[in-house]
Amino acid sequence: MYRAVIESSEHPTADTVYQTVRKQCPDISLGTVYRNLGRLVECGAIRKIGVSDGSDRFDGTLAEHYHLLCSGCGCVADIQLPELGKQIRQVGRESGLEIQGYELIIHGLCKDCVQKQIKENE
Amino acid sequence: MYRAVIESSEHPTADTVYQTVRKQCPDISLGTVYRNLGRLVECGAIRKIGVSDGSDRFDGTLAEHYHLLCSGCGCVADIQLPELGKQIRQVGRESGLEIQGYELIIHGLCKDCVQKQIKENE
DNA sequence: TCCAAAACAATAATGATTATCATTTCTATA
DNA sequence: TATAGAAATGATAATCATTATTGTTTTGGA
Repeated sequence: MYRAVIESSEHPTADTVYQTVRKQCPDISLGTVYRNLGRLVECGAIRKIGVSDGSDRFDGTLAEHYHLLCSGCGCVADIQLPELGKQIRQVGRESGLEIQGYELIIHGLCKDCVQKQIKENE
Repeated sequence: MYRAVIESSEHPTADTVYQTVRKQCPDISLGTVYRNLGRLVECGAIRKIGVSDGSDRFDGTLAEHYHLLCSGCGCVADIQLPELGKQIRQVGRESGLEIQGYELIIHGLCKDCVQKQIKENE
């Protein structure tokens, strides 16, 4: 039920999920959304993207990938970096660390905003 | 003045800096610490490490490196991943993005906590 | 049907950070 | 040296996302 919401939308924040779900269940509370999103994260159905300077976002795509947070339009774009996980695990092995997880957030402009900027400068 | 504090300590939070500076200037306010740390970040003298599930931390080392946030003792260890910046810039070029910055936080156990764990299991 | 456990809505609490505002401290120039 | 204007500061309030609490409602099994 929530899963559909999350997988359909693009990296929504808890509040965005709340607004969406409210269309179907107008009496749902924000606390319930947080609680259930937390549960879905806990059981591995979705993933939480911790953005340090903003609200956390949720992602239904479990395959390894990273995120670009666009400072132009605020969207979150997927980024493929197939070697990163391998590299981090290797550093962990070499340095005697235990890697439990990692999050990479790239800040910048998405493809559309870059295009927009180019047009403005013409 | 602040710089010394920051460079001496190990990735302190704003509050840690506040506690440290208070020993010299007992009347300084937390707001001033935040303000001046922000200024130092703005002019590039130090760097802010945005930890999504906790307080931000500040780092006087400007050379490219990343961080492991230890879930055992709460310390922050430096991690070298010399290829990461290059890879991100390459992806940016290939995908038509403008990269403005990026932050990688690794969660896990530091060397000491791994050792501690091994001893406990003996 | 009944009862315990789980889920819920509403709201309060928390914690880090930022904004506000009145006051103090610099700074440069006459 | 005096002084006006700018910048910095301390104290405190405000903000924002998230979590905790509490009392009520729903649910599923005996």
